[in-house]
Amino acid sequence: MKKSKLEAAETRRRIVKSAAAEFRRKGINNTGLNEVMAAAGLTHGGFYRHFASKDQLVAEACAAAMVAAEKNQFSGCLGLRKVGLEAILTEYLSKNHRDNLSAGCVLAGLGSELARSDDRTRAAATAGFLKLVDAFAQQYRRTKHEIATQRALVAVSAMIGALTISRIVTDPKLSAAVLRQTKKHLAHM
Amino acid sequence: MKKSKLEAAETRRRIVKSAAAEFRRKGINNTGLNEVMAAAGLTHGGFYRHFASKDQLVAEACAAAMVAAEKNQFSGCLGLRKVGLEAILTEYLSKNHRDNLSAGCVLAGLGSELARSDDRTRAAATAGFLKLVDAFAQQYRRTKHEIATQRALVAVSAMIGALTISRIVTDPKLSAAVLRQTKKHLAHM
DNA sequence: TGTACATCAGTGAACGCGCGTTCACTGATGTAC
DNA sequence: TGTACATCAGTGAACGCGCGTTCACTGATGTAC
Repeated sequence: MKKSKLEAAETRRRIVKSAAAEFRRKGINNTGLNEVMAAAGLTHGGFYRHFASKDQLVAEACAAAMVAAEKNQFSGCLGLRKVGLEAILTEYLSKNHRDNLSAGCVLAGLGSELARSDDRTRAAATAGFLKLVDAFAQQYRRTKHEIATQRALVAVSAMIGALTISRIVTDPKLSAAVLRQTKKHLAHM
Repeated sequence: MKKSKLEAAETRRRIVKSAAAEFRRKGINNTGLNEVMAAAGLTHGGFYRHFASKDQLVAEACAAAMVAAEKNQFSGCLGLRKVGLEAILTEYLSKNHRDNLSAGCVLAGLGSELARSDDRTRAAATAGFLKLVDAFAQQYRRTKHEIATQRALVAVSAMIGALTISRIVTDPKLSAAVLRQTKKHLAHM
């Protein structure tokens, strides 16, 4: 049943992609490798032909999800295609993003789990965070680069916090208010 | 070996307190009931004399930690004793709070896990969040109550996001910058 | 107030399940001649 | 170009461990008379 090198590489990519979605949907610790492999259309036994451990997959899935976010592959995460501060805020702080865990921002979806992850995973998250900060900073035209970056640091952190809270809170009105007020505030920052 | 009702009630409180600390330190999913019971100085077998399930303990521990935060039992969490917006921000966004997971704010420490928890736990988190928002809103003197609450909603979310990011990030300078810039921004909000 | 019995907090062993990891095996792919 | 052999992606079963939960038991507490 050996597959060609091309197919194997494609399989590997599929596993990482499935993992990125499943981890975000159910949390890293609550997602078994069998679930990830099943989501990729495989049995769990073949996992170790591609990865040395679950930790390695976590790091790669996290990195891949951040790259996807940067490319705005899905509207749920911080996007560059729709240009403009307003558009980014509207997208990121939307109910759609809030309710679409599996395709949303990794930093918000896995935040507290990432804080306890190993160095490789946290390094991937850090790199992704910086990319988002840079992208956001570019929205502040006519602002000195350094100042823009400082503002973006605050804004992106605030967005992540607001999205996280909006997912925790049991009152739909409160959840919506957190998103709305944060958007409003960051738009005039 | 039966203990008096008074002792039993005290034991129960001790279990909840240990759970609140252990969950925050290692995450809910990574903390076993045996660890919680050991931290409370007990063997794990007696757990079900006090609680129906781990989920129930999670909800109670979360509620207890939020009450403790409200009372400013520990400096790591949003405090009312030291009055003033500046003092609250300095405390919450400190390196000390960042590095003291087990006594810190539940919403930042367990954020993404809470978002996937059951209704009871999320309701406890919601109640705690609202208490923090109210406390924060009171710092905006000479501001209409409604406006103050809206601002506080944003500020508390932003604080939680910043603290979470500061714990994820691998670069110490970046971590400090997130805390510093967020504090600076919220102080002039 | 004292005695006999029921209650039940806490112990320690056990159960059952899920999950990360390993392994023997299969058969298509890739390679050496 | 064809043939023989080595490689290795993927399968499915198994292992071992940890964890949530249960249970028989102990002996101090609480209660009924």
